[in-house]
Amino acid sequence: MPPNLQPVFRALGDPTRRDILRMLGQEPMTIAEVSEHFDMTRAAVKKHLVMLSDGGLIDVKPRGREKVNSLNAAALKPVFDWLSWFDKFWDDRLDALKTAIEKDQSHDTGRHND
Amino acid sequence: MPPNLQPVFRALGDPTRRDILRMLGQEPMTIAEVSEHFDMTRAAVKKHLVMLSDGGLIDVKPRGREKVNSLNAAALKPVFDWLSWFDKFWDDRLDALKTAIEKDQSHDTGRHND
DNA sequence: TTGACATGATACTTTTAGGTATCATATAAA
DNA sequence: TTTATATGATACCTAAAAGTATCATGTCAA
Repeated sequence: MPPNLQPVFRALGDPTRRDILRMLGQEPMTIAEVSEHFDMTRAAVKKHLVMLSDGGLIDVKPRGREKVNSLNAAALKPVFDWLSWFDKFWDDRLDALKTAIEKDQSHDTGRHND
Repeated sequence: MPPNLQPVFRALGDPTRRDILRMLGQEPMTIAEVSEHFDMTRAAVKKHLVMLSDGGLIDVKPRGREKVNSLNAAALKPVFDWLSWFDKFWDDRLDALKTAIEKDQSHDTGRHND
């Protein structure tokens, strides 16, 4: 039931793709715009974008003849959760904060303010 | 001098290695013990352990003719920091908590580079 | 000291990743 | 409509990952 982590971790395993995520965190971009930032062909960038999309890390939306890629940061949460399992090995204050976060996420659906 | 994230993300990109990390989170194990949990040869498991070691995610310590592998969870912190950059896309309370954590960790210079 | 055993090291195979080059298609613009 | 352009798709190349099999080495134990 939990989303399959593998495509997400695999997508994060490449530095170009991590850079792309950061870039899209600044603003949505077309494939051509993303490609301008890298010393590789558009086709290569496109492959990276497909992998990012496979991991659910980006949303792709057509705009005329273009495709606009935007960050879907929510797909990173499962990774964050996976990492949180190891918090018990870190320091106590950090652990306390992370526990609070986890509890916070446990009633994640339809959240509203008290 | 921020640690190079790539070996860490690469190590996390394989499901077998992620499983190994959790196993070692329970207790340190020899190579043979780790291998018992997987349907592959000891040599294959050994390769995974080398990659985990390359990422600094495990410590390997000789004990007689054995090698004991133990989790080094601290090596996951940079990943956590990298992910934290995206918190601004999550909800506000979570962002506040994570900001606190980052401030808590602000000893190490130069986060957010890769 | 001999043998058993845990690990190291190497060579080999197969699959996947990352990349290029090229051509096809759909849309915008003239 | 014609042409330019943004993207899609395919074939291909190279390198790295993931795995096996095999043999060497170091250490414990009888």
